[in-house]
Amino acid sequence: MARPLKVEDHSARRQAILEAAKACFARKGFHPTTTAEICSEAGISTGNLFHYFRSKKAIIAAIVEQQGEEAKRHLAGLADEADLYEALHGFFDLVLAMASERDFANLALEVAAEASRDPDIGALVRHNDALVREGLTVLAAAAIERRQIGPGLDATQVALGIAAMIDGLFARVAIDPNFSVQGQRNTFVLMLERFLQPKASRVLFETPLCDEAH
Amino acid sequence: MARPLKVEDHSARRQAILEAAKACFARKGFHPTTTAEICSEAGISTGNLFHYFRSKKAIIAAIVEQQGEEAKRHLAGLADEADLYEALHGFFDLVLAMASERDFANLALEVAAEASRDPDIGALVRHNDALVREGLTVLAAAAIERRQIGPGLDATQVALGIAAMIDGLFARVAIDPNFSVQGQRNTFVLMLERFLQPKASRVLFETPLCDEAH
Amino acid sequence: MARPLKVEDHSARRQAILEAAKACFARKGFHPTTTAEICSEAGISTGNLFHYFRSKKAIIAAIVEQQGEEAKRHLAGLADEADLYEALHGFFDLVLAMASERDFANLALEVAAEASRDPDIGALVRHNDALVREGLTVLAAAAIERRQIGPGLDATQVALGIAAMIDGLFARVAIDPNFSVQGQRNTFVLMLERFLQPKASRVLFETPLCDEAH
Amino acid sequence: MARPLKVEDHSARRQAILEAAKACFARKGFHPTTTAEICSEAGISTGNLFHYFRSKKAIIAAIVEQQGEEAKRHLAGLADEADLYEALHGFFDLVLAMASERDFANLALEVAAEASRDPDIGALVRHNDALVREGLTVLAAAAIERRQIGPGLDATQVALGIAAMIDGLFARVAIDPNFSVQGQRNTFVLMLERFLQPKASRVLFETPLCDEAH
DNA sequence: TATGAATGAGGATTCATTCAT
DNA sequence: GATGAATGAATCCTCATTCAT
Repeated sequence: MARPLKVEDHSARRQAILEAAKACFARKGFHPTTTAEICSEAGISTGNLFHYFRSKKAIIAAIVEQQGEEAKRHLAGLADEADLYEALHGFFDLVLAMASERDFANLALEVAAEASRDPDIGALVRHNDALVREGLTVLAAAAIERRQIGPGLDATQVALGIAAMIDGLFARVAIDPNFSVQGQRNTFVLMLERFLQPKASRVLFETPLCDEAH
Repeated sequence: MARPLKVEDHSARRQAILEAAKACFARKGFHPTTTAEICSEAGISTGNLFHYFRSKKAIIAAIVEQQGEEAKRHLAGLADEADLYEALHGFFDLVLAMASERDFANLALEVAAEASRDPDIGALVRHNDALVREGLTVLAAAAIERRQIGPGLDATQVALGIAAMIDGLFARVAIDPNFSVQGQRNTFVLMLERFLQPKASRVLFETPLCDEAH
Repeated sequence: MARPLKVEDHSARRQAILEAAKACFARKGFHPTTTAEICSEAGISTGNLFHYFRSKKAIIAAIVEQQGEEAKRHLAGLADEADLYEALHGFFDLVLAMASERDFANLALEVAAEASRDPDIGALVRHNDALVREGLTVLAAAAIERRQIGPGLDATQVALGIAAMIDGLFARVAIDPNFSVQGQRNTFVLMLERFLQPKASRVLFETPLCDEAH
Repeated sequence: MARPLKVEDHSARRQAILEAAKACFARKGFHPTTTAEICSEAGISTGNLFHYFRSKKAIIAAIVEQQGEEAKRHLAGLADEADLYEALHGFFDLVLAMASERDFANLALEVAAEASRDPDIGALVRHNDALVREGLTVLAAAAIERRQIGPGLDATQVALGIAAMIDGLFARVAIDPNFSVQGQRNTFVLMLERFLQPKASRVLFETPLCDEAH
């Protein structure tokens, strides 16, 4: 173990440490997790961690940054959809899938908590958050223009509402261990659809919005 | 320096410590806050705190318990409303008011994070959460029976949806320092109303759900 | 051990820690000495030290500051002498006495070394050094004016020379374990007297400066 | 990557490491300097250092040994002088020149400090010191015998006095950043000449020792 | 009860040294 | 020989908690 690690190897090791840290943070939270635990989870020695990350805080920063990259990637993939309501719906589905992993939800909560106390982490998280909301806003604006979602909301409100639903979803997973994303998927999808009121909701058939009005 | 404090004095001091702790936790989080900081904020000596709370953890437990009491009180007040949709709406309004205090939202986030790592705190938080959802479920069930909210949702789904919206709201406050509860109140109310589809939504007048259908 | 320590007690404890630290630093140097060693030497627990000193560095800073106070006190006592050459001589004698304690000399060396790497300590040491040289300069100037020391030197030179002799003396003690201050006292006194050329040197009788001139 | 280096290459690299280490030690001191810093300064990898020196301590040992060699060489060159007072004076001049490099003085201080805590380094330093004092003693003895320096001092005292002056000089450089060896050269030369009282001091003409006696 | 000094386990981080390549 | 990743003991400092007064 001496020749300079090939770049892939270095990244792979770094990523392995990040995965170990994510597991630990999801389990115990950022502050209560010791660097020794992360090292042990990653199968490396206590000192070696610091070849890959300047500090414990740098680990959480890297995690947040990766989450940002991932979010960017996901959003980028949606812009090409013809039906932008479907695009928003697709994003929401994606998030529902991610939220089904309890570790992922716990980590999200932990990151949010850390963001509210450490200004540097806070800046990163807010950056990601702004990124997602901007992405959603762009989609929403186009959807509104094409009348693919109902009236009564401007693009910013749509983005905010979806963001809040997503946060709420993660919170439910993190707080309630009996909560099952799959079991409650319909409730959240319904909440989204009723909020956005697309011309033709997938759920509409079962729950017509205006049936009683007749 | 030996006279037993009168009960009120004892409770008052205890409550003062709780308030101090809440302020600190909202500011820095549970783990990074030291007991010394809490004592300093409460204007007592470091040792004295432990006459009122067995441990640091007992403080957060007491905070969570008080939040539970408060939630119970709020919910109890709603059962008498004639229009149960209005009752649900009123609860939501109450929460919106609480969420406008950033400290309160930060504390909620912190409590949630701690709950996800400490099983004892977790149990208390889940207890509170169950309490609130049960309260909401009862209200929702009655509202559904009286057809005060629209069809397509069962009582549990209503409760879950409202809980998620509330969590989402708190998350927005905690994450985004530019977020203004008052400024975005409409978006959240709209989300609630579209979700519940009451016969006559307060917002409906301005943004009729089915206007285009005619 | 709980009532606030009386101020004397606090100072006494603080001083005890300083003495312990001085002993350790003299023995092993500043960096190689662990705070645990200091605590053990002082008979306190590892954490308690930090009630008295913010950091390890603060300990050395306090030591240097005390040395400054002491120097000031010594110099102040000399200004009243009628014969200012005697005053300078007296100061030198004082230093000779201090230098006979090997620990003292080792500590001085250690402080000087630390000063050359830590700018904060450096500033303190230079402040003390300036203090001493100023004190010596004032004495020297008066002595020169009264012709109590010989011509050929200005006051600054006198001060510098004495300071260098003192440093050299300490260095000798610290470096050479066979060196005995008492045994070599005469050499140093002679060096001083020949340097200052007072009208009547105490050593002159045995070692007339100009005997060969006759 | 396996060919044995030619001897010169090996020594050259070794010497390069020593120079790098000296620069680092002068800057930061022995303990605070990391082997990684030395390697970086020397332009080699962290592991490679240990092919040339068994340990970090071995580096300082080598530095001290080289200083000893150098001192020996300098002293050897002086024995041939006809006027042994001039020889002593020349040695002092040499030292004045070396002391003008602040790095050199810092290193000397650092070495002295390390010697006082590490017995092995201490032994080496004391060996060098003895060497120099012996060299000086021999010169002084011859000078006394030839009456090239004044009476009142035996050879050992002369050696000790010169050694102390040199130490004092180095200490002045290391402690006082405003101190200029060139600016204060005269003071130190005067101290030496008055101490040794040669028949014809270079400085004597300007500052006759016995002018007042007439 | 109130005080705050004392305790000491624990945690992040550093760094000399090793060793596989 | 050269490399630099890996090791893990060691260090400074923090902090919840105790307890003598």
